[in-house]
Amino acid sequence: MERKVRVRFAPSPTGPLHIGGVRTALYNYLFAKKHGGDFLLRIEDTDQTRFVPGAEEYIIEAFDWLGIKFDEGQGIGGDYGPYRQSDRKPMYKEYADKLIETCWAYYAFDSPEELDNVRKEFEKEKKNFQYDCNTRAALKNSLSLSKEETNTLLENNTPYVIRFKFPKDTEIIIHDLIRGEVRMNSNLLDDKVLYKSDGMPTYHLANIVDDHLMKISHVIRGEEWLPSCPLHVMLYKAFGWEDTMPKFAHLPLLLKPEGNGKLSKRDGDRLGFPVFPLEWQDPISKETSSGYRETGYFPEAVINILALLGWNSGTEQEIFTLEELIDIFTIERISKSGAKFDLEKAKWFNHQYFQLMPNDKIAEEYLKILKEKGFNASLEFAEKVVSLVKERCSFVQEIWDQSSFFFLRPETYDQKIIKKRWKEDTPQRLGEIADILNSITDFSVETTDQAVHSFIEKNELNMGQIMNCLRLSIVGEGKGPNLFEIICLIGKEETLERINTAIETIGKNE
RNA sequence: GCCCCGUUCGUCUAGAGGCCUAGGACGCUAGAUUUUCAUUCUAGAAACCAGGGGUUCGAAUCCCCUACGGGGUACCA
Repeated sequence: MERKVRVRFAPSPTGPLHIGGVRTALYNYLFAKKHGGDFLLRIEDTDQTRFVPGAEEYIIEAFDWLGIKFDEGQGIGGDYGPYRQSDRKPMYKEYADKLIETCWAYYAFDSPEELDNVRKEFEKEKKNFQYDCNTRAALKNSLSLSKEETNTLLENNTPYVIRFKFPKDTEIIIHDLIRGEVRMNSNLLDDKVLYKSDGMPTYHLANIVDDHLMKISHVIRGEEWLPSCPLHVMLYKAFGWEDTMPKFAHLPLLLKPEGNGKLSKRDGDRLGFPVFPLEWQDPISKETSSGYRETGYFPEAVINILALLGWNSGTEQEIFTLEELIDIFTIERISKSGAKFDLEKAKWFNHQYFQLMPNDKIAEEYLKILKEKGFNASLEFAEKVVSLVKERCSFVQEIWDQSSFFFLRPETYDQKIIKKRWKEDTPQRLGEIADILNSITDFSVETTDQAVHSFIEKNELNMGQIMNCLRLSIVGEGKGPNLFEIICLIGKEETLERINTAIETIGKNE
């Protein structure tokens, strides 16, 4: 009796994939895998005017990066293809005709201009126009016209659309897996266009026909579809497909971090976080939008972030692998209200994954950044640097900020530290330390550490006084990892030169 | 305007009538660790559960109203 779980992600290739769309896909994927079902990708490109070249490829690449695999669909294959609606174009007419035959739909010949005028007329009277059971009798369609008139128009190739004929006084009940029962009265619903004058179906028709033909068991989609769900339910009824109608689940929307409204591309750019999985360049305006991948987020982190934005496991665990998510995911635990994206928490998630990443992997990426900056280093050296500064970073890109002193001598010295720590006898003390370091043949963290410490003890000096100034001369600032780790990595020669430069520079030109 | 959905710390959320003087996480503050900064650890502040009415011995949890937020209202998806 129970049908095999088959769910789909059905984006429209009108641009890069929005992060909210990624979350929708993720929930579909988790649900499918949890139940041993299929997850398919269907491209909904019925609006030819909004087609954006490259968008389809972008979508496929994005999921590839995220590690979310489709079982079938566009670019993958499968038994229910084609999976691009424009390639399925010829079949939709047949279904639209079927609805005309059974009187669930009708031809409408009103031109867009005519409808515009009607709308304006209504507005004048402060009323709202809707093409529905109350107004259709007064408009130009196969319901108001005689059979002969309709046929003549059809024979003359008059442009027409096919509209759904909503029955009067019918209560439509939707059983939403997240929201429970949602009721709507058919009198308030308008006769949506199912088939456009350009020979393409609208979303509503194509969606229902394809979901049926592709044996979709559950429709998990954004909340923006809830208002048109009654139409979809009625379409299943009209086609006589009620017994295999998928179950619906309408997801809450992703909201912008501050203020109100849906998360949009603009917000990301303004607030400094990506709204798209991958970087995207608009083919026409050439404007680029940042992506999670390019910003340094790990796919695992993005999945983790998205999974917890509108869903929770009911436990206190927050870091999940994809496998764990599949295991624990349930639609029942999806929340009903919209979720605001939180940049700080997103960074924290990435930080967690960053710490788990092996040093050599990070070092490889780090070497690329170094190369861009004009530095060549061995993988071994890069790996050591990474191991020293990794825990204070959330992204590979941050490694440089924490480690530039390994490659660049300080050009300036932090004035605050100078003021606080640089005393009259500091140059002399540093000179003595330089001599001691110079005398060490086995230049290691242990030997240098011990040498400097015993020097401080022997002269009864203050630890902070010496160490901070020594750090200042090496790094130029009062921060960074263990000083002896640093001097050993840059080597004796470099260390001594930096100390000498500091002695000569600091306090001289003020 | 009309229709639909929603409303617990700043944010993501736990909570399915008594376990709630509302728990966790991010962020924030303080302390500890450190030669320093960061990390880490510990502690703390932070929601009269949108407001108002009911129902009940008892409500964040059930019902109603209001407010606010969101979505929809295209030959877009």
